[in-house]
This record gives sequence, structure tokens and C-alpha cells, in this order.
Amino acid sequence: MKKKKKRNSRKSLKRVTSKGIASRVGVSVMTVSRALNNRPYVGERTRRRILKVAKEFGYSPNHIARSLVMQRTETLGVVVPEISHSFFPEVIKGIEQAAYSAGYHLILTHSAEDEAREKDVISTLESKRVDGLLISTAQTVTSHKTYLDAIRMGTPIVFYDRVVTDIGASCVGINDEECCYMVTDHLAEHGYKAIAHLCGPASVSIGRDRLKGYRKSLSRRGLKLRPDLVIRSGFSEEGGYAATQTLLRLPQISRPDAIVAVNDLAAFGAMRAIAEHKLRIPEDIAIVGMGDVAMAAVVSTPLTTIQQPAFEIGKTAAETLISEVEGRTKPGKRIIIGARLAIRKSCGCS
Amino acid sequence: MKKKKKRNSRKSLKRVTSKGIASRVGVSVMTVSRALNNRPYVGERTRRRILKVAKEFGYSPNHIARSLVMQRTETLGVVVPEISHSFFPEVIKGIEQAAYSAGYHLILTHSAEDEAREKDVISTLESKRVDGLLISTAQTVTSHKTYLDAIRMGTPIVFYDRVVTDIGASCVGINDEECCYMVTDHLAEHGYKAIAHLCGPASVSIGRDRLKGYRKSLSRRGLKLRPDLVIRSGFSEEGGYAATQTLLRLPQISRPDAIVAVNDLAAFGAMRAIAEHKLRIPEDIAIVGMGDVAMAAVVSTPLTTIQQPAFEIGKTAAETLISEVEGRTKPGKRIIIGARLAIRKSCGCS
DNA sequence: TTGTACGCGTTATCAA
DNA sequence: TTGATAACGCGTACAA
Repeated sequence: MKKKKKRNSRKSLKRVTSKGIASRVGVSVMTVSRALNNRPYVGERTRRRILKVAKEFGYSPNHIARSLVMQRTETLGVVVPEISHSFFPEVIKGIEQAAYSAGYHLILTHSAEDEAREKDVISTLESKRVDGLLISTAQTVTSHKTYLDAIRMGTPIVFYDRVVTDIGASCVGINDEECCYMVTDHLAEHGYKAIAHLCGPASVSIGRDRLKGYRKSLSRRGLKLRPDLVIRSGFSEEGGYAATQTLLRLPQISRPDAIVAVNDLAAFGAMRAIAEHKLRIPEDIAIVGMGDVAMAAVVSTPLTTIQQPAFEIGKTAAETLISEVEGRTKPGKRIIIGARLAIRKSCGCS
Repeated sequence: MKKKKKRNSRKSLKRVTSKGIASRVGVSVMTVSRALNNRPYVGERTRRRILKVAKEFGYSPNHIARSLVMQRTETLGVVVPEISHSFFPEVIKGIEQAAYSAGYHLILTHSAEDEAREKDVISTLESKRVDGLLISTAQTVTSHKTYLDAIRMGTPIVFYDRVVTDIGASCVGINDEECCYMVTDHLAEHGYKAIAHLCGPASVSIGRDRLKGYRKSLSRRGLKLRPDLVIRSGFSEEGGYAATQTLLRLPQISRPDAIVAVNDLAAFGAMRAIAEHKLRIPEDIAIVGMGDVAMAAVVSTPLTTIQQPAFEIGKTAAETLISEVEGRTKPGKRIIIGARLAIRKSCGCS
């Protein structure tokens, strides 16, 4: 047993490897491997001795080496468009729970709503050989090539919330069209006539589908769709604020009497703009959002919105992905998570 | 060149390796490695051909293999006690930004405020051979052994927000004692006499230090410290609610006229309890928090609190860790991020 | 400028 | 029940 203490590049103790344990116990690495992984074909006495030495030396199995030979990392890559949107932390929590119980880890990345950056993080995620990808698309995406490439190279994707339905990947989210129809119709039902919509980009599923739902309600209610009342706000507070400014600059006569915001954040921005114009909610303008982030219920005029079960979306998405990674199910599912209307003050319908 | 197409365990295309590219281009793997990493000693023509083939085959460098030989993963492990606390997503965003610009990735884990789970995630993080650890301790931790072991095995730790100062690791956070002194003193200065404190566990730095700050203010103001007014709430809304219930069950005469909550979440819980008792804030009971989460400013009675720059804490913590990982600085720093008092309605001092 | 041999820490395979 | 050997995909050291 020649034990040369060669490289000492790191200042600290070199970590024990299975080989190190093997030589200390006087067995081969394979026996150590078997003992450490609770595999059969190891004598009970040998196993105990190995476990003892392993603990004694603070052995930590090297997942990197394991991943290399196993061709699996037991790691999921998560792409979040904007960590600050309080919807997403809740989704992440759901993802984390599902991953943790299944023994998977999470590499978290942030696209910052930027297509180029999204592409970049996906590519590094592939380099890290994650077993699968959980993606909510950035606001500025136009091409799906990055996704397609990843899938083609064997990294399954499950989209959550902002989904891409036409490339064979599974998708988990609410029924955006139906939900936006619900909120819009709630307003229409209560007599609002000039209902505006702060919409998201058409390239993003929830932007597109929610707009559809808005339109459907107007058309069913026999209300005319006024293009000047459909303004692109995007998903941010600032976007909602700016879009609403535009609406409020319309001549008094053609101003909306209600606003359907694509999400709660945009609704908050709208509320801020409305407040600055010294208008009252809902008396002068009613407003509804979608998402039901925690703040929606506690702002000065509580926001009527769609309760979107973020945790469940994350959990379901992760479970779906893991199941596909392990070959138990096939990709291409479209999973709809139930959502419901939360009626509060901002719509003035109570 | 014998090319046996052996294993095809995964259904999809086998990913190209540097060897694959090498044989296609007709050079050795080393030349490929050099070309792909922009290293010298590669003919310009050869380099271009290699790059072309690499792109053509969608080559993705295998970080796993790279990490194994380099003994570095360029990955940081992040432990978050509770993802839902809106303070933490903001911290994560800061961490992510610093990590991304330095070329590091993040493995995100969740201790769920539980010591055993924290130990578990740290151990798997070590197995994944992260280059360093960013930790905010769970509420229930009592022992620091796990941290010490990690450090001893060569994985540096930087604590953020909830720190551990006595084990040689760097810490990044606000000056908790000073800040809690500030809020408490703000109340005392305005004539409140029976100031209660909803405190965190003494085993967690911010619980301990904030209690100290509270005490300091009382003692300097000549107010008696009443043990019945110091109640353990922990860091959650529910905890704040329960603790406040206890306070409100005190005989009228000994009830507090103000409450210093260990954080905003506990303060929200307190507000809920107070509202249920049909008491007014701040007329009947004033309340202040710490943290300044987004909701603090928008709840019906806006909360006076300490503005804690979460993003900056995360960014600084990550930068500090990366710098230590790369051997540019030594561990053991105590970095204080500035915070200031945000006076709003809940303290009744305006 | 390019290539060869070896090692990183682990698991699978097959022989002992 | 155990062990020797060959992968896994890449980088380092040194030879050509």
C-alpha cells in the first residue's frame, strides 16, 4: 500500500474517496461502493467496518463522479423569468418540494425576461447535464429553437405558467383563456361597458390566451372590442402603470370604466396611475387582475383577481418532469390546474 | 478508426463529445479541447474547422466531466430557510446576479426552518461538490457542527441575514441590534411605555441581537423590562399572531401599548390578532416590524419598519463567497449592510 | 502546433 | 462474496 500524499492544491484536508476507505479497510473500491449504496453481495461484517470508517473520515460520496458514469445528475434546471414576481417564489417552493421528495436537486437560473439570457442559461444548464428543464418563458422570446434543441438532445422540458404547447413538451398552468374570460365577464355582467385590457406580449402563452378570454367575454356580451382599450403592458408593475397612463390620457368620453390587467402586478401599476390621477377605485374605474399574489388582498382597495395556485403549479410541473425523466410517462401533456375567481373590492361588484 | 455504436441507453441522440468532434475533424481530443477553450497552440484553420463541426453537431461541453478533473464545479449551494418569506426571493435575486456575472451557478435548497432538513441539504450540497455555501440558518438550529464540518472539509460558507459569527465564516447582514434599537427607541421616544417584543429564537442571530437592541432601548430610556411582554413568536405570520393573542389576553391594565415584532411577517400576524380583538392600530396599540417587505407599505395600516436591503445582502454575500472560493480574500469577515428606519402609520408617531 | 498517457471518483461487468 | 478493469468526458503534463 503505497500512499503518496501528492497534490495538496486546496488548503484543507483532502476529502476521502472510496479508494481511500478501501485501502484503510483493506478491501476493494467495489466492495466499498456496494456497502455505501446498500447493495447486496457484501459481507455483513465488511459492510459494518466500511460504514464505520466512512463515517469516521467524514466520507461524502462524490456526486460529480457518480453523475459522470451514471449519465444522470438527479438535478433539474429551473428557469424563472423574474424572481421578484411573488408568484414565482411560490412556484419554486412547489418545485422544490416535489424535487426534494424525489431526491432531485435544483439549479436555479434567472432569465430576467430576456431571450438572450434565457438562451444562455439553458445552454449552461445543458452543460451541467441536468436531467430535465422547468421553464417559464421570458417575456421577449420569439423563437423556440433553444427549447427544441434541448429536447432533441435528450433534455426533456416541462413548461409552467408561461407555456409553449406546440413543441411536444408538457405544460402545466391554469386555463388562461377561461380564467381571463371569467374575470372579464364578471365585470361585463355587472354592467361595465368600456372594459380595457392591459395585455402581455402575444408571443407568450398567457398574454395570448388571456387576451382571447377577454375578447370572448366582450363578444358574448355583445360589447364592441375597442382597439384603443387594448394596451400592451407586459407583466410588470411599471408596464401596468405606463399602459394605464395611456388609457387615462384618452378624452374623458372614451375612457374605460373598467380594466382587466393581465396579472396582478400590472394591476398594481394601474392602481398607482389611477391614484395619481385622483380617480377612485372602483367608483371611477374598476380594476381586476390575475394571479392573486399575497399583496392583492391587502392593498388599500383589495384586488379582485384569479386565484392561481402557484405552489401546486410548481409541484405538478416538477412531478411531471421527474416522471418523464424516469421514463414513467411520456411528454406532451397539457395539465390544467384549477383556478377560481376571488371577488374583492376593486371590481365594485359587491 | 473503429466507431462502434455501443450503448444507446437514452432514447435520444447521443451527445457529441470532444472525442467525437476530434475524430470527425481528424485531430486529437486535445486540439479540440484547446480550440473550444480558446487556448493557444491551435492552428487558426484547425480551430475554425473544429468550431464549425462543434456547432454543427450541437456540441455542449460536459461540465460534469470538467468539474471532476478540475475539482471545481463553479457552483454555489444556497440554503434558504423559507422561500415564501418575500425577503428571501429578493436575496436570491441578488445572489443570482453576482453569481451569474462571475460565471457561477446556483443550487437552491430549502431547509424549511428545520435543522434536520438543513443538515440533509448541506450534506447533499457537499456531495455535489459545490465550491461554496450561502446559508441563512434555520429557525430550529441548535448545533453548528454541520457548518464546521463543511468548512473543515474545504467548503467555505458565507452566512447571510441569519448569521453564525463564531466559527470563522464570513457573515453578511444588517446590524440587527442597532436596527432593533432604532425601531424600539422610535416608539420609546414618542412616549410609549409598555413596549412588547415578539422575539425570535435565541439560537438564531437575528433573534438574539434584535432582542438585545430592544433591551438596550428600554434600559436607556429607563423603562422596565417586563418579561411578560417578551414573547417568542418566531419569524412567521402565524407565530406573530399566536404571540399577540397571548399579549392581548393579559389583563387590560398590563397590556402593552406598543409592539416591536422581530420581523414584518410576525408584525402582520400581530396586526391580524389586533384586528380580531377590535383594537385599532396605532391608537390602541402601535406596532413596528423589521425587514420592509413589499407588503409592509401597502397593508391597510402601513407598517413602520426597518428597510433591510435584501438584494444587496444577497449580492454582497455571493460576491464575498466567490472571492473566498477563488482565494482572493480570507473568510471571517463581518459585513454590515446599511439599513434605515421607514416611518409609516402603524407606529402613530407622525 | 499537435498528440499520448494518465488521472479525476465513481459504477458496471465479468471473472475469481 | 469479492476484486480487477474498463468506462464516463475532460484537462494536465509532457513528448513529438
